[in-house]
Amino acid sequence: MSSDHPTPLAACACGRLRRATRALTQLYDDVLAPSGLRLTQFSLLRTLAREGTSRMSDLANILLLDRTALSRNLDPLVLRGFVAIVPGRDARTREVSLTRAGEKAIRGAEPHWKRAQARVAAELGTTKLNSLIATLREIEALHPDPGVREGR
Amino acid sequence: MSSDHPTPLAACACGRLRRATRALTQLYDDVLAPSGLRLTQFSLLRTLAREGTSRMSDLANILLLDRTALSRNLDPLVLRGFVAIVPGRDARTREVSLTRAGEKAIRGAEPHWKRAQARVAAELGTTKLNSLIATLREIEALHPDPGVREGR
DNA sequence: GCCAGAAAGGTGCATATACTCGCAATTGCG
DNA sequence: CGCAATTGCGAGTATATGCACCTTTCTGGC
Repeated sequence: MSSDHPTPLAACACGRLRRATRALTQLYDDVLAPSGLRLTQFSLLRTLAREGTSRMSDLANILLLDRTALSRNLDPLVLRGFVAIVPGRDARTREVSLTRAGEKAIRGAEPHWKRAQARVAAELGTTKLNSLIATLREIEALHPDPGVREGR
Repeated sequence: MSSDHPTPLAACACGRLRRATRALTQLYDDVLAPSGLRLTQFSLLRTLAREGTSRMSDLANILLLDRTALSRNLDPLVLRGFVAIVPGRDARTREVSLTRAGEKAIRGAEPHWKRAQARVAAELGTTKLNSLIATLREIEALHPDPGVREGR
């Protein structure tokens, strides 16, 4: 069936990736639902926990996320008191930090998240999952540095 | 370095996938820019070309995309005349079809898209790309059927 | 010390995505 | 046939994402 694929170019790599992302996000969101967090929010909080208080743009770079998108993704988390944003020393910057409530939210969501992770690991097997992660890392490396795009 | 990963559970599979998707979408959107189409739009048109005129919900199922999201994704394409939506025989349904202009738009964007595909293939290598696609297919299979979620 | 340019963010706008609720057409059963 | 349940969509709302443009602040020459 798939033996007549000399090149994989018939399938759009990006379309495939996006479709799979929709599917997986759905799964995680479903499993995380009881925690009141979406995957993106949980992910954001977790990154913040790992990185510690960070400037807006730094966080955006780590997440390969547009600066302004990050800003808006933080909104509901700030509203719910999971995240605090204060001006940095350099008055141009904003420091994003995790609050106690934010840490608590992570702890509350973690068991659900682990269930989702386990389900995926069980479905794909550790080997495939590991090589997937590795490949995704390579894909992330293709991210064009903003500012390089127009600057040529 | 990665030898101390007994389980890959330290990394969130979904977060990784989403981050990589942002990166890759950016790459494709950049390359597709001269065509005036975004990757999502190109992808949608292409799927429509492959499937032929389809009902809204069928198309959404194929794309693993929420019905209402598809509807809104079609809006700009309808506005630009690339896609036409007409009522089906069953008056509840809507038939989505590709117009001549839509076919032309695909042809115009295809060379750019191929460049993006080639770039990814060159970067990852055919083997990894193929196994990525295969794994993504498995992930897509995890998509929870809407209506099964609440119905239990 | 002053100003030109760089750097960090925000706002407005457009698209992408999903859920809830509600309406209209259809279908199935008595 | 008549109506209840089902089905296919749309609209409203909320989040996710990125771009263009603007404001504020900082930095480097001079």
